[in-house]
Amino acid sequence: MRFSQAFIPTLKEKPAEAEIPSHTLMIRSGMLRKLGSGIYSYLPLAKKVINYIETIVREELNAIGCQEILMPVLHPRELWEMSGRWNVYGPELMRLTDRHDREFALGPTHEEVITLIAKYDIKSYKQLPINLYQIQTKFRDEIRPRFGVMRSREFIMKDAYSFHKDKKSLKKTYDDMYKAYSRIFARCGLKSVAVEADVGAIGGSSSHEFMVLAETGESEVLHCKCGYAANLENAKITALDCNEHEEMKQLEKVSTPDRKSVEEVSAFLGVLPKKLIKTIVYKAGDNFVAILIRGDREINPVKVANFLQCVNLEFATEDEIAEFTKSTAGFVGPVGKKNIKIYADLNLKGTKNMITGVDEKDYHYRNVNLERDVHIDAWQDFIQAENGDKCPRCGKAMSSFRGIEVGQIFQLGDKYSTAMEATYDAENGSAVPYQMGCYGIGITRTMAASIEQFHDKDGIIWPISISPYDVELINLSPSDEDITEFCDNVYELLQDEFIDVLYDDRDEKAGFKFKDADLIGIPIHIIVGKKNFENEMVEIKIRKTGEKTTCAFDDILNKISSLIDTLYEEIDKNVT
RNA sequence: CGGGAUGUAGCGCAGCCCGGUAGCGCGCUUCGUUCGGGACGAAGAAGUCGCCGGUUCAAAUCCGGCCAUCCCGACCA
Repeated sequence: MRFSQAFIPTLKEKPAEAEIPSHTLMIRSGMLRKLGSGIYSYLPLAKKVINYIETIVREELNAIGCQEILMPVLHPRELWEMSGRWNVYGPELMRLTDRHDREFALGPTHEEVITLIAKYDIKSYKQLPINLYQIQTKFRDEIRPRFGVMRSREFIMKDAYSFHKDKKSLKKTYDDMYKAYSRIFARCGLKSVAVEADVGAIGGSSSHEFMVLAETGESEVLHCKCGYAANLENAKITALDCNEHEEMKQLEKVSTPDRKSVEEVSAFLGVLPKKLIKTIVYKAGDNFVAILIRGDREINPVKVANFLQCVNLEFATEDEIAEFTKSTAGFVGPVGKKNIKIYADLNLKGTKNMITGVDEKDYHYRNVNLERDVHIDAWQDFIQAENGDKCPRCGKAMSSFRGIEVGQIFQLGDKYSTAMEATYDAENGSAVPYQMGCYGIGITRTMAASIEQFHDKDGIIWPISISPYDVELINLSPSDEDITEFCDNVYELLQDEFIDVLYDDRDEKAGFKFKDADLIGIPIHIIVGKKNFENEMVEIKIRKTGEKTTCAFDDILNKISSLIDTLYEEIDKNVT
């Protein structure tokens, strides 16, 4: 493509709307334009990247026996009522009404549609397993779209769904998909990690998220050298140190005037925050529960919600605390409490002589021993893991990193097939709901994640496997007929070898073209200028390293081919 | 939805407090000079000042309402 003919509207200045590098650079490099909050147009450079990512995805999925289909974006309300999700999915479901007042959703995901397809056309165990996927625009009415295409309301997603006669077959496909996903992100040139993820309300037995490592990632991940990695909200906690060897002392009520917070109380009583027990009152549906955790730790609401099997978990208000627990916010305590369920974090088991509220303003108890003084309805892991916590597998300290979630895989089980009465006939003739798996990759988010992972102060650095072009050919002297004729020939030569070239033939100054080339981030630049031309040489620059070498005219094709091979080899060595 | 901010030419911004002529930089068009890291000069095109209403002789500017966008939070099967 000649740059003079290409639609690549680059910008010199940082757009006001963008905050993070990928968003800024996609706009500046002429890839992306905004239509509304969380709604974007993808211009030619972006579309080419999307195509390359999609091609890798298709190749890897087809290789493990997946088949591509295309399902509707528009979903009738009745379909979503079959699964019960018309009401459950909530305001994130983009809804609309047609001229006949019939209601529809714009598909945020396609479990319902695919399950319906299976229900009618996959009738025998002989047809199983089967794995179907599509690449399509998805709609989610995000409460707050953010960071360009990172969290947008309309985005391109690959979604796959597998159907099985039993869990064993599901597990096999799940493992195949896990490997395929690892290969896909590696082939895209990205450093990614699979982490244990929360299955949450979707149910099922197992789920992994694939995270691309990047400082600006929205998710925090804890990982261990032994290979364990988990989303922070899902990371299990192993035993924290506790003071179990102390002798139990007599319960003692002490005055703590106006000291409410852990910091205030621990400072006032001269003890470490971990000697305190926080009593947190939640409203779970119509019930109130108290959760006890150590004073120096934060509660993990995801763990609480999963334990309680509750979708709408909220903190109790001060008024609700007063009414339903007969207590005072800031001084709530578990001792003697009988009217609500009390659940304690596992790390409190065995602790001795702790400090809690008294349910009375301005007083706390010293020397609370939960097993002696409180009726605990259940012990459970409730707290948020932190950097430095011990690995639940090997016990060594874990460290944290930030990442961007680019894919997630689930073993769904029979949740949707049962809800929608989608069954196959087994060997013995009985109708059995399918075991299902579902598997997503955010295509447009993967593109943004690549930029987050690979950029510098000058612009984007594309991995060659998803770069919009392999090579940018820069003619520094477009007014010079000899040089221009030479560049035209190089352009032809490379194209004849199926090397995808962006040819900057514009009548602009050298600096202008260099800036644009660095911004756009094509991995290899061929620079043709007067001085080198007189010596029958061109300059070759590697965008990633900034390294520049010269190359004789005769050697250009060889040199470029071998550079491209090298760049691919660097990527392929990480593909397992 | 709570908190904060912004809306003026394609982009980035000033002007608003203190009402009266709409301005700067980039980009765009034309011409000339320049030509290896976002050149210079000259000429030019381009704006219902987010929308609606109010106050006023007069509103980008003051007042009210609405809309949109961005950031923090809640949220993210």
